[in-house]
Amino acid sequence: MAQDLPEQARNTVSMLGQAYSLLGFQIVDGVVGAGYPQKPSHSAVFAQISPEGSRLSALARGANMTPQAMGELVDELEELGYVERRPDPTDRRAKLIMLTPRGHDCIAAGIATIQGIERRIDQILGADGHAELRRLLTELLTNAATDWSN
Amino acid sequence: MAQDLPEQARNTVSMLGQAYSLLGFQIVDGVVGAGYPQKPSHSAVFAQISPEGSRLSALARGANMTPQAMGELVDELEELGYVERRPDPTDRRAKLIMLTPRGHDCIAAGIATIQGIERRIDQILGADGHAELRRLLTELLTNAATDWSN
DNA sequence: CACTTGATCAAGTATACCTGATTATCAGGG
DNA sequence: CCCTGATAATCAGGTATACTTGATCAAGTG
Repeated sequence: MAQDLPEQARNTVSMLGQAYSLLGFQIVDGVVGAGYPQKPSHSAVFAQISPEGSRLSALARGANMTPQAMGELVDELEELGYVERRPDPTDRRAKLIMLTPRGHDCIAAGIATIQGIERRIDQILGADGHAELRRLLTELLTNAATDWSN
Repeated sequence: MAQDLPEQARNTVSMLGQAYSLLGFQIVDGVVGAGYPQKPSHSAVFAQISPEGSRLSALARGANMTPQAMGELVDELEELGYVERRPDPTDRRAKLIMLTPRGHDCIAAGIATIQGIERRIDQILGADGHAELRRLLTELLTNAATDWSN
C-alpha cells in the first residue's frame, strides 16, 4: 500500500500493517516450524472446512474465488496429506473435502501458535492493554466496514 | 496468513490484518481516485525518495530489493510522470531519481488521503481512543520486533 | 590496471489467481 | 421417461504482481 509516504512518518494504518505482517508471519513460521508445511493461501481452506466435509464449490464460494482456484489449493493440501476427497453420498457429482488426522493436527498446531502469540501480546501490553487493543480494533472494524460515507 | 483458523474466531492478529487491509486499500483508492494512478509497489519509491534526488541503488537497498527490480518501479513512475532520471553530477555512472512537480502532487494526495483516514479513525474511536490505539501499537511494535526470544 | 560500483538489458520464478471447455450428474417439465 | 438446463468437478491454459538471477558496459577507486 501507499502507507508509508514520507513526512507522515508513523501513521496509524502503517502501524497496523507493520504489526500484522510482523505477527502474521510468525503464525506461518510457527505452523511450518512445527512440521506442517503449508502456503499462506491454504488458510482459505483450513478456515472454512467443516468437520463433516465441505464441497469444493462451497469452499470456493466462501473464499470468494473460482472452484478451479480452490481445486488447486485442495490438490496441494491433499498431496501434503491434510485433506482427502471422498464421494458425496448425497450427490454423485460432488465430492466432500475432509480433514485427515494430520489435517486436524495441522489446525491444532495453528491454534497453538496463535495462542502463543496472544500470550506474547499479553506480556507486552498487559492483559488490560491487550483487551483494550482488541476492543478498539473491534470498534474500528465494525464502524469502518459499515458507514464509510463520512 | 493462517490468521483465520477455525475455533479461534477472532484472534488479535486476524483483527490487525483485517483493519490493515480495510484501511490500506482506502489509501490506494484515495490517491488513485484523486487522479494519481499507481500500483501498491510504487510506495517503495515514494516512501524513500529524497528531495535532492536518490540513486537507484540507494533506493533498492532501502527497499530491500535488487537494483533491477527498483529500476522497473522507477521506469513505471517515470512513465506516469512522477519522477525523472537526471545524471548525477558527482558520478557519471549514477543517475539521480527526482520527483517531478506531479510526483510531489501525488505524495500530497497520499498524505491528504491518510489524514482523511486518520480523521475518520478519530471519529470512530474518539481522539483518546485513537491515541490509545497508537500507543498500544507502538508498544507492540517496539517489543515484538526486538526481544522475540520468549 | 585490476577491481568494484551503478545502471540496465534480458530472461526466469513464485504466488495467487483467472477464463474457457469438457464431462458427469441431478432436478423439473412435457 | 426422457430431454433440457443447471450444477459439480476438473483439465488446460492464461494473466497480473512482484520480485529474482545472469550478463553487459561504462565509470570510478586504490
